[in-house]
Amino acid sequence: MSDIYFHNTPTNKKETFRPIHKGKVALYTCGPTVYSTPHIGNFVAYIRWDILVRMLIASGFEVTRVMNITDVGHLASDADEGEDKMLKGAKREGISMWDVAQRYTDEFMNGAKQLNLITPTFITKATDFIPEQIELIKQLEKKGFTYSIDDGVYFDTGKFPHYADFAHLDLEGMKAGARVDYNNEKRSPHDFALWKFDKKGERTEMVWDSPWGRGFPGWHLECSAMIEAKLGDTIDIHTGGIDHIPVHHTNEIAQSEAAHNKPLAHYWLHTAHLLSEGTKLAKSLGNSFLLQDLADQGFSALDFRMFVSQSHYRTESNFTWENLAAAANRLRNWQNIASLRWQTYDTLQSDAEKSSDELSAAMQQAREAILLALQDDLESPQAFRIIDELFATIERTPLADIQQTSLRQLLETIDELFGLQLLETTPDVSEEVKLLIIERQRAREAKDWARSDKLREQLAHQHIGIHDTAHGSIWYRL
RNA sequence: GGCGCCGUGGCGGAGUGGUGACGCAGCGGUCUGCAAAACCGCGUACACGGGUUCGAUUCCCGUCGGUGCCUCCA
Repeated sequence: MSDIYFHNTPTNKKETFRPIHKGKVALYTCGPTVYSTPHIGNFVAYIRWDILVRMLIASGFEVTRVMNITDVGHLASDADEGEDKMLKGAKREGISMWDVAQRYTDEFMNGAKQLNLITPTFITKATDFIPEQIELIKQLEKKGFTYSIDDGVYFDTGKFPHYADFAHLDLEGMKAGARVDYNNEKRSPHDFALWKFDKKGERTEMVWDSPWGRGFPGWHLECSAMIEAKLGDTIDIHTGGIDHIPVHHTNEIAQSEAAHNKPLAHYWLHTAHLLSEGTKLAKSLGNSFLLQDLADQGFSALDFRMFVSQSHYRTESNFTWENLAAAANRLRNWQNIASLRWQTYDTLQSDAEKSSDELSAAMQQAREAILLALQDDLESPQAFRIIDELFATIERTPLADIQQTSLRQLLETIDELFGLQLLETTPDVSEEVKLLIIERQRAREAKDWARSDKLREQLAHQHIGIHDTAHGSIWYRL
């Protein structure tokens, strides 16, 4: 098996992947915060990590993957102010915080299904791991990494010398230009809450008892606790959005490594954000579209998946309707190739014949090359180039010279790695349609053009297009 | 204010110190009874200025522009 390479955030270099246990990968993906309907930008990361998982599986790894659901309500800002997002959602919709979490967890999972994302081995809710989170704080307290102030228990970043290393932070510079007023009881503006007190006793739900007082866990704690609980002290790969680097993952590392004295993860992969119409997605700009908005414009979730997959995960890409339409067309062209498998046969029987078939050999070679491209830091654009070039060759090959099994296997590989459901979305045509095609063929042979055209029209009504070649007619879906 | 990332043809999007990946769109033509989402062909692209070099889109410096994080937002 060939090596796998990842661009590792802490070293900012491409490194050879070496799993902790041979043939196995422990992977953690920072999941969604469930207080509103996920927009297309949110889903980008999960599409990218889905390709990561598919590549690892195709490379022969047994992947154990955990993704969290952040369902604990947190305050809207680091300063002890702002309204809790879950609480706000609950008030807005007149339901409980638990119902808010459930509603948007369901919406996320529904979107994930539409996008054909592989379900992680474990999907863990922060609220299901409160005792583990409390236990982790106890460990940190025992080692002297915590202190309590008026509104909560904090992690003392001054006690963790490597705090700035991961994100290459300039702590002094950040302090000087900070946009936020920090709680000045904190020893350092970078210190973060491990446990927040419900000071005024106003929280009636999502509040728990702890040795330090009634309240709820800090914002970064859940990931550390769930990784420890489900995957162990050190994992192979940790993924997240680029925004997680300076705060969330920096704090996660501080907590976990202070508690365990071991590296939290060997490889950190971060995906760039999606821009929409040239700028950051924001509700106020009206550009944070939902999958439903795409559907309203006639685009499927798979069209969006295609759009995302054709760029590299560390490149910032720009969503526009025009770009989405281009991706949708590309997917349509791929589906037309996939439809060809119903119109071809295996004419070569012996292995010798098969291996001497140039196109079959090219398809076999492409299957390997596509995987190789993904093994090189998820170079999906390169993989797509290989696919496009091969598809172009297939298109100009007479149907009779395309081996059905070779084509089907190629499509299977592409589906396995990219989840575009080329096979599922291109079923065979009905017997009725097949008869119409044969009838039209006969009409053409009899030079009965009026009848032939009428049949073509009839087929178009059934969303079937026809392409006549010197070697016969090819159908495709309209 | 600090720390980043990025600027490639109409739109996306790779890549490279020295013959313009790939996709979408467009144009011209071909095949065809007609058609086609079929085939063939078509683009003087690498923000600007300077430097290094025989030679830079590719390396270095600067400028301008865009964008991100520092507010759990992927």
